[in-house]
Amino acid sequence: MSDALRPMSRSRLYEQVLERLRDHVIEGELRAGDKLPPERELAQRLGVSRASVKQAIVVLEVQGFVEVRHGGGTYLVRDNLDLEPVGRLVERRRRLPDVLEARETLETRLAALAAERRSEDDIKAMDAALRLMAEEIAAGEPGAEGDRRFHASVTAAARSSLLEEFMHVIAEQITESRNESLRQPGRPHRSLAQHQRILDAIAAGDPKAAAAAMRKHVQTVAKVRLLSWDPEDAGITDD
Amino acid sequence: MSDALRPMSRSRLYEQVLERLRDHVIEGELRAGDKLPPERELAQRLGVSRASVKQAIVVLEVQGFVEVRHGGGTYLVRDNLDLEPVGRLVERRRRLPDVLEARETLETRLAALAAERRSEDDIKAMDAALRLMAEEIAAGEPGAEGDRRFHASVTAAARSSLLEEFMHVIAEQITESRNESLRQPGRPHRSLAQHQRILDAIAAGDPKAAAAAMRKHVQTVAKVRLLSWDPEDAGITDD
DNA sequence: CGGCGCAAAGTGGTTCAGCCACTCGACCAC
DNA sequence: GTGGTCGAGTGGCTGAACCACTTTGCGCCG
Repeated sequence: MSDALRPMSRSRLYEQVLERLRDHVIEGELRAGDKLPPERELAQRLGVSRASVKQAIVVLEVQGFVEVRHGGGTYLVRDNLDLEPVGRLVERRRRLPDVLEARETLETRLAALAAERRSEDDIKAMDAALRLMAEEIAAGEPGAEGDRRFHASVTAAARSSLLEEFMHVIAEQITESRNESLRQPGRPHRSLAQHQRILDAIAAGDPKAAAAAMRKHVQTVAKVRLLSWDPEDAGITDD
Repeated sequence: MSDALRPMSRSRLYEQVLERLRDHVIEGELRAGDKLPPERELAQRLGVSRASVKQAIVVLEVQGFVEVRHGGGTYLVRDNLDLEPVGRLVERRRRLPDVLEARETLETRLAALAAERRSEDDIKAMDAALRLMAEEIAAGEPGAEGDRRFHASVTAAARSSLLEEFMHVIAEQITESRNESLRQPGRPHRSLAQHQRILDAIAAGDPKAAAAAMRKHVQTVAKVRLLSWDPEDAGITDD
């Protein structure tokens, strides 16, 4: 029983209400414009207080799923209450191939943009990150923090808030990949060298070279990571 | 006076509480990890009920701004409570260059992946979308719906749920771009031809050609869109 | 009959008082 | 030290109540 002692987090009541509401909308085949049952009725049928129902409805409201009309009822804005637009991204972790694929797509482009738009300060930040990574490696550590900062500074240099947001979404999973990759014998040193090549291309203002160097780097990480991956559904590109 | 006299929608106490909390965090220079005042104290100091305070805190919780520990207090996860992490994407829809840049990045990759992974059904879906678009154009319409379906079917064929989610995030803005672009004289027909080339490359299983065709197509749309753009900050790539 | 007005019902908004459940630190017993 | 107990602090949730706004429908009047 390794993870038998897992976190044990009791979910808030409003979260369970949220779940039930989603089910209700699906099973009742409710569509946009349809009216939800009154709060009082929901509270009674679900066996919770009206305050808890309201907390759930407030959540749905700020997420744009329902429109609440004072004195007039609560109405569906979409055909379901599932977190499609953005929230689901935070939920369904575990889709590793997807993550690595997204990472390659995003970081390759970010590297190219960085090569075009980087300022002197950006270059300094990247350089500082690499020096930190070198120090970490010299101290026998994997160099994960320097690695992280390097990629962060490249992302910042690209000046693309949307792509940056997308990177934030998968940041956590990338951290896992990074740590696992850097534990491989000899990886830290080679990774540092790859970073240096990326930095050189960006400093030289060469988008194509920067993209190529970044692509190679990310693919290397992906390979390490995927070796220990259960290929329930195959299909990672390798260019 | 259609809806001239409509505003006046004060109410929503929890929204005001939210506002006050944001101010408090900023003015108090609270940082990630800091503890928020107890709910009871907040309720008293703001002159509202604890229930309203809780509604606001639930909102902050689902948006990932705070971590609520039962019996242990409420803690900041970020340095502020402004909608930066994800909500901003939905909010500030004025970063057009960013959107077009993200679209190019994503759709180019999606086209390449689609060329590798598409099934026969995917091809049929794309083909059907193009035929619909042709019909729309023949009927004198811009062909926006066929356009939309084509891109959707390419995205679906790429079999990458994360990239697909990212596309959803910018879907609305892309729709605007599409509509404006297709209103240009002669655009619908040329756009259809570009789509056909993309489809051919995908059907042929040629990732590079598919990516190239898609890139050209998206860049064309971007140019039309950017002509009417106020370049407060320039900087769109053109490869 | 048809429109108008108004009261009642329906429904969301908010409050209040209270109790339960969990955390954390202090203190005590071993 | 280790572990237990206890109490203060704090979040979780409830139920009843009242207010505010919308909708409904009935009855009155023209």
